[in-house]
Amino acid sequence: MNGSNHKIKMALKAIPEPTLRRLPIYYQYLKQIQAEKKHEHISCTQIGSELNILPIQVRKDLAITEASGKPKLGYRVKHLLSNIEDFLGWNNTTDAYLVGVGHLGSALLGYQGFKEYGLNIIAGFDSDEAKTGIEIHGKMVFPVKKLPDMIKRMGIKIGILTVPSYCAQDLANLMVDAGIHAIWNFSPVKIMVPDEIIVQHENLASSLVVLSKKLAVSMRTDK
Amino acid sequence: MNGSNHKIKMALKAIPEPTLRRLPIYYQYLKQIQAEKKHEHISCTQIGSELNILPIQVRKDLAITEASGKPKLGYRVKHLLSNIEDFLGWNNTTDAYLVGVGHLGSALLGYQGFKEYGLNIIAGFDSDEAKTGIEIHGKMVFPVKKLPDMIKRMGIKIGILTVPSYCAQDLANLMVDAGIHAIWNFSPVKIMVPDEIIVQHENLASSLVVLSKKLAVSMRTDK
DNA sequence: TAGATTGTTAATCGATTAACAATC
DNA sequence: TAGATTGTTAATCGATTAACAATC
Repeated sequence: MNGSNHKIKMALKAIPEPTLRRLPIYYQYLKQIQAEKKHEHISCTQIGSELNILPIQVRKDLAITEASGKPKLGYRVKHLLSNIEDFLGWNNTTDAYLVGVGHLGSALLGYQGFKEYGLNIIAGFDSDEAKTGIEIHGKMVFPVKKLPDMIKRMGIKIGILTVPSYCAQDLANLMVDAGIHAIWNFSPVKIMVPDEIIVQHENLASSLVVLSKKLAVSMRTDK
Repeated sequence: MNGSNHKIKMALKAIPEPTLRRLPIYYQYLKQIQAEKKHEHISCTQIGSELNILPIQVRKDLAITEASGKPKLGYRVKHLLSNIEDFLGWNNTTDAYLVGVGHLGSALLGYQGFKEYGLNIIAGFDSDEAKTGIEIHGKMVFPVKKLPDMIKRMGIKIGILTVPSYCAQDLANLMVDAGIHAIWNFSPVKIMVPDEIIVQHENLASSLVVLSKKLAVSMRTDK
């Protein structure tokens, strides 16, 4: 089976979401290993014991990126890194707009890490005129009334939503109508969009619930 | 089976994490319904169709909180809300410290929503002296060297980590040594802690990967 | 009563884990 | 060679979904 065949097969059978979520974790760890320059190769056993993931799971995940290793030796760190980059499309970046330049929005505007993961936030938008016309962390902030036009003109596909609950749905509608394909939603409400639009809801309440339930259980068991 | 028996059984068999993550979503939706004051009751069918979740799954999830409804009528909105609150322990709040008062840390310090979810961030800490000794969003910021003492003195169990990658592990160690039980980690690196410590890693790279893969697939299928 | 909905038990599905031959 | 590790196929486990009787 050649490479492009493999890619087609991979695109057809959906990749498990847990695997997708683990790949960046391997990547970050492998970057560290590479920086240390101690070993050219690494095994699933090593990766797994360091990250608290079963070796077999690491192997399964890496296999999805077309990585291949040598028995006894392991995988070449350099190759793993570039396999993950290729697989996740981190080589070519996608442009995005961010809507709502409050505390969280400003923090995300300034976060340098996204570029590494193929995301380039090219501008911010806000309805508060006091915040527009200036740069925040080197990113220009425009009034929200310019958003639809600019989405169309630039062909922007990803919108990042960091606005208060009460206006989240309205701004989602605005972006969808302007032709956005995906919304990364940091507002604390679930937004309704047409089926073909992709929404990734970053729900801090959900995460907090998982954390505090685990904490409650652990405090009960260790009496 | 009486109520306390039920609680013991629930505590023993682990609650599925997906269920835990959905409960706050139901809660937020039910709050809206309650505010509208149109209906006293609601069915799983309604909740499901609104949130794009299968009714049977909604019913299974709600059953875990001991909720009970009436055939044909549905559940009382008021009761569902208080069941979820009770189940998730949102009635009594837990205190937490936040470490790293940068952009993201400040945003979280000022986020009012946590209180509703039983989390009370009582103070921030930073190693930059220019940021300490002042209040941010009404929360006092202390120098990080006071952190261990204050964790011990106040018996703080939850630490929120919003620091740059390079010092995340050090500060995690500091908190663990001081006796913290759980760390909510917003830094972009995986931190290593003893087995008994709970870590919830908020990984934006993972979420972004899921979003962009879905986007890539959708753009490929609708040619 | 008729029928929508609950609550419960069973079937399905997909991700994780185990087993094992191939190989460096 | 011996043994650690890969790659692949099979078994397990847990969450989702389906089926259906009970009931308001």
